[in-house]
Amino acid sequence: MDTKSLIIEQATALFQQKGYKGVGLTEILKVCGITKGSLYHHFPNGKEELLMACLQSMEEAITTDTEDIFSRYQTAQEATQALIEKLVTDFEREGTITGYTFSSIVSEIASLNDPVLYACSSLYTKIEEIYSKKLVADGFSAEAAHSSALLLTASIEGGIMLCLTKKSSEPLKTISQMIPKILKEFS
Amino acid sequence: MDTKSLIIEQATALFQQKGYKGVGLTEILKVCGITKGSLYHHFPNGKEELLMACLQSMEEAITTDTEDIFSRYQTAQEATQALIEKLVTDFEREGTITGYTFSSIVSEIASLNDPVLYACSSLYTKIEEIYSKKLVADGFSAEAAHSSALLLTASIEGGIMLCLTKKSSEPLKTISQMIPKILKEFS
DNA sequence: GTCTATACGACGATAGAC
DNA sequence: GTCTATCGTCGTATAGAC
Repeated sequence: MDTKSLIIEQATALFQQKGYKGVGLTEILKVCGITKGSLYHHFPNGKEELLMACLQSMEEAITTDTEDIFSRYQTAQEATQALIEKLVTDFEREGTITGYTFSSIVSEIASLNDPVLYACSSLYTKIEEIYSKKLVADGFSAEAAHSSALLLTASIEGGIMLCLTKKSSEPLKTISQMIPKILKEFS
Repeated sequence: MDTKSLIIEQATALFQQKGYKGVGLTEILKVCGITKGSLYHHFPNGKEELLMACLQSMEEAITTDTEDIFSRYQTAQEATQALIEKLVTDFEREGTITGYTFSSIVSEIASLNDPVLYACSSLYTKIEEIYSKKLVADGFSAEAAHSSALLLTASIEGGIMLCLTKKSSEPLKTISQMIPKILKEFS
């Protein structure tokens, strides 16, 4: 793989685990086995340009993976539960969750600039749209689909934080069991 | 107010907005109008000791406020919706949410030490217990109360992140509208 | 209890050799 | 395209005067 892609890949994982401020360039260089000269050749505007590239990479990865899962299951409920199951498996194997989440970056909101914030915002919206689209296909009204998609997004992101904090996969598992209830239409 | 309490109060707000790594001691000193000598007198072990004090302060504040709200409403549903309404009001007035959340600290998980992680974990558990207790009083089984409390905690924490990222109070408002659905017993 | 002065390492970033 | 060397700033922390 080319150096630029390697940097983006490694930096993305580190940013997801420790946040933007929490990762120094030195740490990124170390895991990549390169030096500053190389990094600044590929990202002349430094760390912030690298972050934007990582966010774009996350957007592609998350969108692709999620759409892939959603295309393999008939209903939004099954797809969402499969998605959570994947998160749980990853967490139990690696002790951390690197795909599907970027809360560590978003959480530093007060120190982030607008382009970064906008990228995060549009990524959340994109995820919600995938849920929403499937829910409409399931027969939900546009409004109900929107609300449910938002709740799913929020509870999964919150569930990931609970799992990481408690060092247990139980929160996400419990949330998965609650999905049918969340997605049951009002009678 | 005494200096130590002032430092804790100001530092807590800053940590909640920017995360632990995102806030420098200099910034804390500035908003407090003090100097290093004073800070290190009150917190001889430096920034980490201050963080632990802030977490304890958050635990007291969040527990007190939440229990206060929950004592003023008959059902968990009403209480939770009132709590979210308060978050929304705060957010619309100040453009940020400083109480009720500590996701910015939790998000840096990979760089935090165990005592900090344990403090965060026990705080989440405490919040869940307040919800859970009220739900049991509402007639929920212990298991259903536990699951619902966890979902409420996760979706509110996730909802706060969505609001901050999108610079809109709509996510929390939508989640509030979904609460009745979440708390409806299986038939 | 609060101040000033200072140590020293880590940070992001740049210049120039190869 | 990658390296080494170096800069200036900011980070946390300490020592000692008042």
